[in-house]
Amino acid sequence: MIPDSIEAARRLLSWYDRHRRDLPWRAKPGETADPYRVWLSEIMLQQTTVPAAAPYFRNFTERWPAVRDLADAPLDDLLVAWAGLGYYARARNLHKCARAVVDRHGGRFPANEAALLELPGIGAYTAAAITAIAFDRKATVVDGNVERVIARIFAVEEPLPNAKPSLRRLAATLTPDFRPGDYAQAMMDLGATICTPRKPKCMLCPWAEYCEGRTAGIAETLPRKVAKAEKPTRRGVAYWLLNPDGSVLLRRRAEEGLLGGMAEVPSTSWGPELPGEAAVAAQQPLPARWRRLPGLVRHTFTHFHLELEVVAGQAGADWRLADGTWVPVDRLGDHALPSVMVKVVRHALSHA
DNA sequence: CAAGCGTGGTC
DNA sequence: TGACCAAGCTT
Repeated sequence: MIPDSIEAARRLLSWYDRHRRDLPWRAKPGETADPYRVWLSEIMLQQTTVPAAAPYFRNFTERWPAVRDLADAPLDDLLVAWAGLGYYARARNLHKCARAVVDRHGGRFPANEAALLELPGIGAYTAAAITAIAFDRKATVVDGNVERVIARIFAVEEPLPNAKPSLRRLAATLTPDFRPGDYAQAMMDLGATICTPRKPKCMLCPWAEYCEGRTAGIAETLPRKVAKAEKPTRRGVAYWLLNPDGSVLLRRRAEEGLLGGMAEVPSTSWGPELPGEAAVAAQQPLPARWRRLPGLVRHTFTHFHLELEVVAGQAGADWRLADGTWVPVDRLGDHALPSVMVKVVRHALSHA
């Protein structure tokens, strides 16, 4: 158990000072944090690893150095820049949030949790993180790392997500009044580098002697989680359609839902079974003779597996009638293609 | 409020 | 190699 939460916080901060990681969005010691950069990094890091987010962060801050720049940019420019990072609602909310900060707050992020929570794309975790890291005000930051650290320190055996309220309460009892920003980052760094999901490095942990999970020999098994449902497989056929200029037909997906607002190679609907010839003909973007390309494009989303067969066709004189945009192959990079569609494009180019 | 929402890395 | 995982939010 933790006999003295102030002493525990001091120990964690001492460890943090010695092992602070140099990350692209992190202010150097003594520097003042930029709320815009803190916000942008926190949105990018939602359910996303540091190595995946880092190049996107560099690109965004170079193109849009301040929140006003982001607010003034067209949404489509953000979507193209976000393509490949996933969870595209984040990019749409990023734009909404930038506009809200400009319109409602004069271009400055509000310095309190409640006001931050009102902004699009900012939930409990992100509001607390910005409060602590950008403004150095006390806030209890609870992300997946913190949940793991707290579950182990207090040997919480109740499975997630039920345990969330308890873990939050326990985390709050440890949050000190001093160095709020450093403490928040220290907790997350501890989870990311020492108190890792597998093979935690307890020998290096500044809190090892407090850790009830370690004492009980169950630290590595925590936090417990309820088993997730198995992912179903959905199947469809994608249409690789060229016009007489050699341009490819792309469409824009609906603004809401899966891959909302992103570009796609047109396809049949995705169902349990691969669509037959009749369905392929019924849903084709233009009448064409379709040639089946060998192999399948496989992709896994959060909640289902996808298998796409790709068919190639040549549009005739009526190609202008197609619903969508004709894009020269060497300009496909200008469009907001999610990773699954990049796979389809690569598949088509290598087999067609 | 459970379910929907991406992707690339890891073991 | 397939399941699991990562600095969650929205509806």
